[in-house]
Amino acid sequence: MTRRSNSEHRRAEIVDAMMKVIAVRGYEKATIQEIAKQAGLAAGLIHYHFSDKREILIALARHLSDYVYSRYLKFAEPAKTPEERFRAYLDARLGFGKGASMEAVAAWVVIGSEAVRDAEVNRVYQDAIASELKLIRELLSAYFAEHKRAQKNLAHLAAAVMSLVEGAFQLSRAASEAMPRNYASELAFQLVERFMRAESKQ
Amino acid sequence: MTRRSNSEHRRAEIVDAMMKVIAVRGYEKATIQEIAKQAGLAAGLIHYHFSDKREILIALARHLSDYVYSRYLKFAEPAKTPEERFRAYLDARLGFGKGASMEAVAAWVVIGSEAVRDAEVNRVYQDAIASELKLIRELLSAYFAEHKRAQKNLAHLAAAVMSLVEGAFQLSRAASEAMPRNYASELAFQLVERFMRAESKQ
Amino acid sequence: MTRRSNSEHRRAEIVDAMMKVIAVRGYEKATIQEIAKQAGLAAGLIHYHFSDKREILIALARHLSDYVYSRYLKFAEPAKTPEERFRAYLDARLGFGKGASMEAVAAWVVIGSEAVRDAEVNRVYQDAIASELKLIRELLSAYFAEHKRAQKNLAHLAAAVMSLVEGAFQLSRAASEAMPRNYASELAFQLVERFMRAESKQ
Amino acid sequence: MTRRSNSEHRRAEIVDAMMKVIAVRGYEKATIQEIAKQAGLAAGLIHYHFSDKREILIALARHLSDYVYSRYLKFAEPAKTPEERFRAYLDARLGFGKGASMEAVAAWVVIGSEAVRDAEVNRVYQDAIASELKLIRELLSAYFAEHKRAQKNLAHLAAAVMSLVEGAFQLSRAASEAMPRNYASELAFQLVERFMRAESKQ
DNA sequence: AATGAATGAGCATTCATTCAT
DNA sequence: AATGAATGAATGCTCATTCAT
Repeated sequence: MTRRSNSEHRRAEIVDAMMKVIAVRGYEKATIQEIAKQAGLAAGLIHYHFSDKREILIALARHLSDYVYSRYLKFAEPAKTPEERFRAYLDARLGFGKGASMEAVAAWVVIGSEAVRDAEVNRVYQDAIASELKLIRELLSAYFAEHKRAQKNLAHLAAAVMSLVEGAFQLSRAASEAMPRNYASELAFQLVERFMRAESKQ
Repeated sequence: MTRRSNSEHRRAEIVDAMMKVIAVRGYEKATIQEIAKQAGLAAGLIHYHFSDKREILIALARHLSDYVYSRYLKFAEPAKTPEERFRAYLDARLGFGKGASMEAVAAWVVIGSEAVRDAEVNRVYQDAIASELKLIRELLSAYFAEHKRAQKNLAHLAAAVMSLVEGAFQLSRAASEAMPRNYASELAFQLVERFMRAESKQ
Repeated sequence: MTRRSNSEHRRAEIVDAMMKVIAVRGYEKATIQEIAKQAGLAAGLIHYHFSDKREILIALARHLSDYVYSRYLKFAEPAKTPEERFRAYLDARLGFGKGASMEAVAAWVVIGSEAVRDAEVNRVYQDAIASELKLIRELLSAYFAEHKRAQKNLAHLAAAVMSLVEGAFQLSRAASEAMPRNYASELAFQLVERFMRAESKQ
Repeated sequence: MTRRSNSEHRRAEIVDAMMKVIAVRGYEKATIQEIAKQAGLAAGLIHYHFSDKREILIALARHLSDYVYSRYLKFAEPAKTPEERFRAYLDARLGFGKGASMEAVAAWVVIGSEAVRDAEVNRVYQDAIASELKLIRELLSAYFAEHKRAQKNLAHLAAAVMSLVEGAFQLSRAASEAMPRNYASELAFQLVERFMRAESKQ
């Protein structure tokens, strides 16, 4: 009574602010003050909604994990074949042009770094990677089946695709001058397609 | 004969200590105190040999860039064909078993993160990536030529290989539980080989 | 008939909550949030009923001062002689077994600490000590008269009894392992009795 | 070489500064800034010599425990009989006039409060109380023996003396207006003496 | 009266950097 | 070159108090 909780909304705002700040500053240099400023809130309020800075990062990791999956679903909606679905996945992840959030990519890289040092961030990160590996494997499996190819090595192939995706993120940020533009999605598809076609027929 | 300055030696010790510390703590939490302790030196001495913390990181970035190239040269020595040289490269970079320094890999990932925020680190990192892209392209070029294939798209293919390598580093650190073991070198080779074979003959 | 204000009741609940919290945490670490939680109220409500945290402490000091006296009255009710009344006092204060509130004792010690720093708490505390000294002196006076002893030094003797009581509180809390159990009431009585008997007859 | 450590000296200065500050402010409100100022040092230096605020308090507790014992030894030096030694103890502890440090007494009371909340402070405090109880018991034992009295109840009597001492400290601080001056040492002696004389001869 | 959010000052602690020896 | 102490700014976090509803 007498006052409605706006906590969920505030938490989302704070998580969004952290995403924007760590995309630029990294985790350690993302100060609570700056996050608060980005969110248009008083610094003290941050700790009313989150027990500490880590908790915001963890909430962000979960949020991004969800966001990335829902982005794939949106891209995959018009897809009719397994191949189109796989391409949809690669575009959702690597097609930087189409409404992609550079901030989300940058923040995800930062979360990957922190996952090394923080057990709970690690858990969220590992879960996200494991889910995504599973998704890739399923996409590959359907794609290979569509073309009647043997389904060997799909786990390793999925891992290679995953690595390519994460590496492309990292290099798009840190070595953007040295790297070519927009190579990733198309190349990744061609690599997998040719790999598939060289696989024995069933 | 007077005693020679041991500055170069000290600098190398300090750079090595920083590598070990940031591999575990990351850059921000790698304190000068801990680096000094790791190197067995007094904290105050660090700033006699380096003007600031960044400078150690930059020296480390250069050192790792050199180290990685010399490691490739060592692996490539017995290679007789372009294909063997390309495999030597992949093994030098992704064959985690063979005398590989996990600390070097971890430190390199950290340097990649810092490259986003620090212009000078960025320059060293970009240079390292550019050199390596050039190396990969040359290796691919020779490999494709050996098999008389068209040399289209080699820049993009090299970028994909580079991405896969960097992504494999990152995921080997942060998502080691979710990822399979030792997939990277072999899969990378197969992906490239099949890509090459699907390319038109010249 | 309109609903009566429940302010008095609320204030008492808050005071009781503060007693419980400071017994465990001390005054400074007794947060308004925790007091509110202990009382089952929203944090904001505390400052509706009390202007600030100090005011709750002061109300608690007064409450405990009253409580302690009423406890003595209850213990003294069956007493028929001055000696019995003095023993009733010691039991009411030092007989930890008989329905004694450890929380009240603990909170009283905390109030004593704060009395050093806060003028108003000090006034309440001094008043409470002065009242109790007066009570002890009267009890001693009657007791000595009963045995026809000179009434010299009763102020100092009362102060010694008061000190013993307060010291027993403090040590029962902070040094419970080092101190014997339940020594205080009986020893205090014996010390006073033998002191009295050694006093010259009138 | 090249620089002598002054850590021991600095630590002692910091401990002394904390004693002075908590005597006035209590533990929670004794800020590191104020302790540093009192010691004439930069705030950051405090944490070079102590890992945290608690550690200073613990060092102070140990220091005061030692200080109090050495003060007794000094007072007891001229004593020739058990009775004189016991009086020396009471004077050392309760004779506020003779070079007594009000700050030390006040700080000791504060330490007693913190002992309730902090396990390590508690250990030091309990040890100090246990040592002192042992000392009192030995003093009483010799005193009773000197007068050939039964040695019953000495543990409880020692506890009562200890309580009286600690309570006198507390009340000297918090209720100085309500309490008489300089009653404690003399009264404590008389109470014990008369208690002793009423004990049966052996 | 009551709620839950908001504010902002204050604090312990960390740490790169500087300095005296 | 080397040491260990010293400095001071920065930061996460706490918490009494205020406020809109």
